[in-house]
Amino acid sequence: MHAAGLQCCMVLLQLKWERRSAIAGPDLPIPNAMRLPAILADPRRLRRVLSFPGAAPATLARVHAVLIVSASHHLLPGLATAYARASALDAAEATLAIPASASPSSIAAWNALLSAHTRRGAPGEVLRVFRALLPATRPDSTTFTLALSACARLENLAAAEVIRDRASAAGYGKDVFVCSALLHLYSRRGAMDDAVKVFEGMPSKDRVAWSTMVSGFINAGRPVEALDMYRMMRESGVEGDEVVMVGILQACAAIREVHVGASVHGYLSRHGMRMDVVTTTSLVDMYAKNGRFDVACRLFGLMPCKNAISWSALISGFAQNGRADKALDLFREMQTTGLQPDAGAVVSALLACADMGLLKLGKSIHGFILRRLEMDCIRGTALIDMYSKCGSLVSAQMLFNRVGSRDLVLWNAMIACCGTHGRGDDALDLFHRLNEAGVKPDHATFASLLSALSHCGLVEEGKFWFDRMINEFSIQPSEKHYVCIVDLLARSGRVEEANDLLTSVQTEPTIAIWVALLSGCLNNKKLELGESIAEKILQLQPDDVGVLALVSNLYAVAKKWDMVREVRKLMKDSGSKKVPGYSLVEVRGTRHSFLMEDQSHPQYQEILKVVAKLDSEMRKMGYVPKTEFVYHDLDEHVKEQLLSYHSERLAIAFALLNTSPGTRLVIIKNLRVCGNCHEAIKYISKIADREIVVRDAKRFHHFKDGACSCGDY
DNA sequence: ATAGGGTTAG
Repeated sequence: MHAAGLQCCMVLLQLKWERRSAIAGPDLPIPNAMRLPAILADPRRLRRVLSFPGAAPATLARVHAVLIVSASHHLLPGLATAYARASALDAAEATLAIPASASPSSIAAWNALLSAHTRRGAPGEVLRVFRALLPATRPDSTTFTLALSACARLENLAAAEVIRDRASAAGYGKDVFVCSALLHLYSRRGAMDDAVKVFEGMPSKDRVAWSTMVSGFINAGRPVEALDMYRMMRESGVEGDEVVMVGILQACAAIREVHVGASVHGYLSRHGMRMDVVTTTSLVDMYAKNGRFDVACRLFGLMPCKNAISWSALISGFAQNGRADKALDLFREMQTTGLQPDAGAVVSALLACADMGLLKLGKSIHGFILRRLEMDCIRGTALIDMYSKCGSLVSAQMLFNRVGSRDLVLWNAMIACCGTHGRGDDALDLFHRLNEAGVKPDHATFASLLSALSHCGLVEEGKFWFDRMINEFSIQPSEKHYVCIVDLLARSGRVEEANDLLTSVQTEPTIAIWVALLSGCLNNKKLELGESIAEKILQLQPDDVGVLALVSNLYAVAKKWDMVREVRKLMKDSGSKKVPGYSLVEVRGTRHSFLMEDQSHPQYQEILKVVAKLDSEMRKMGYVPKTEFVYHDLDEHVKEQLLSYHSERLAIAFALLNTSPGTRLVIIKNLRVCGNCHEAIKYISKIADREIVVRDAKRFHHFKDGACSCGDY
């Protein structure tokens, strides 16, 4: 007994020293006097020891010894709580596990332990401890809430249901905290119907419950309902805070509601809300996704501390809005600040590489992912897409075969890749493998598959799978699918059949669907039907130059020169929507861009010479320029010259000047390659002994030895 | 003494 008293004195001294050294620093000498009275008989003082904040585990171990020796079991839960606060979780659990410490009040100690495991990010431990406490004591609201929150993190629905039923039985079925944890669990799994059921059953809904519903709808890809939730929250008299606002900003980013987003921005400022990294990043993201780069960049520049996610948000904004150049500039700048790009930044950079055909940079990012991050479905899909769009079908296939687990989006990307590279049979093969793997195809799978089949002339297969998509897979065809099936039929000359299909459908065809049909009419010289389709397209008032060009070409072939003039005028007037045709080529790791008749390039004179030399050699081999679509009122010689100055021809000539024979050239064009250039490049591939890959707005054309592997033009 | 928030692929 005397020994224990001595221990206790030492403990108190130790505690005082710990507190003083926390203030004064570690150099404080340890006091050696132990003249304090024995406190063993005074439970209040012992309690004070236990509630001492910041006590070291070693000190608590000495208290522990005292409690055991003095048989003060009623103080064991308090000791366990102190252990848990001091991060000595094993000791806390061991203390609680002995039967002597079981008491109705011990639940607070168990909760402290669960809470410590939660803070450490160990939800599995939370569940294990929860199961261990059950025989010892009755869980309360805090216990159930922590356990359910752990289930949400583990996405363990089965465990959650057991806990939910126990909570109900214990009378916590309507508890705000318990219900909020349940809401979070359901919304994480995308089970919003279940979440709504719980939410509607809640007698009182606080801000957290509402905001859980808001972010639940966001995560489920239902931004409109998220905004509805917010509206209802305000109507019920609950004020929003910054967490709710982050959800609203995500909704605004998703549905391009920049005005609502800006008003949220104003609301945050007016109410003096904390503009932390998360809130500001959401604002930057919302503005950038909506193309308001000025505001996004200003806010970003003003951020006192930015993390990888803030950078990623801005980079992705640029990458997704056709500003690949700026996205890559920022990607580089991010690295100079010493931040390692995270998954988000890397994927956005890959998107930008794909956009501009920057294979070298894309490959180096692939290396970075393998070295510093790890491969997952999202990264893998972005890489496959990058390789595909940079013309490397083989690299895309190799990567696809190496990825360990494949989700639907990854399969879809690979099927689309085969399609754009003219491999309809491979796309079909992948589709079968996908089904065998037990993955359920969706609308995007069928869109890619049908498009692949259509470009390879696999008409019967296309029709077969279009029907099965509707009848066996219960997927209602969307505009995209109609475009594919019409294109499939019309491309192979079955324009009447395609037209009949459209008349049998209740919904009114869109411009894109008519365009597929018209393009088939033009290629197969079905001018009568073509003119009626052209009329329908003009009635829909298209403002896309490509569409108008197609209509104009149809009229040109039909020799309806009045209509040609009229449509040309429309093309001129469509003004702002006009995107100039350009081609990009990567030569020795640097990209070069060319516009039609572009004279700004330093090597322009040499390029012209190459173009002219190629032209004359091609003619000797039998090439005849097709000038039927060019303005009818121009001189024939000028028409031919206009054709040879198309941007893809300039880009190829430039690449020939700067590479040696046998090199593979990849040209990226933003619009469709015209039929004439397509023909000309076949000849060029033979004359220059180059494999030439051209990616246009739709797909790839592989030219080699005077032939094109996508011979459906 | 417990519940809710930001970027990324087809």
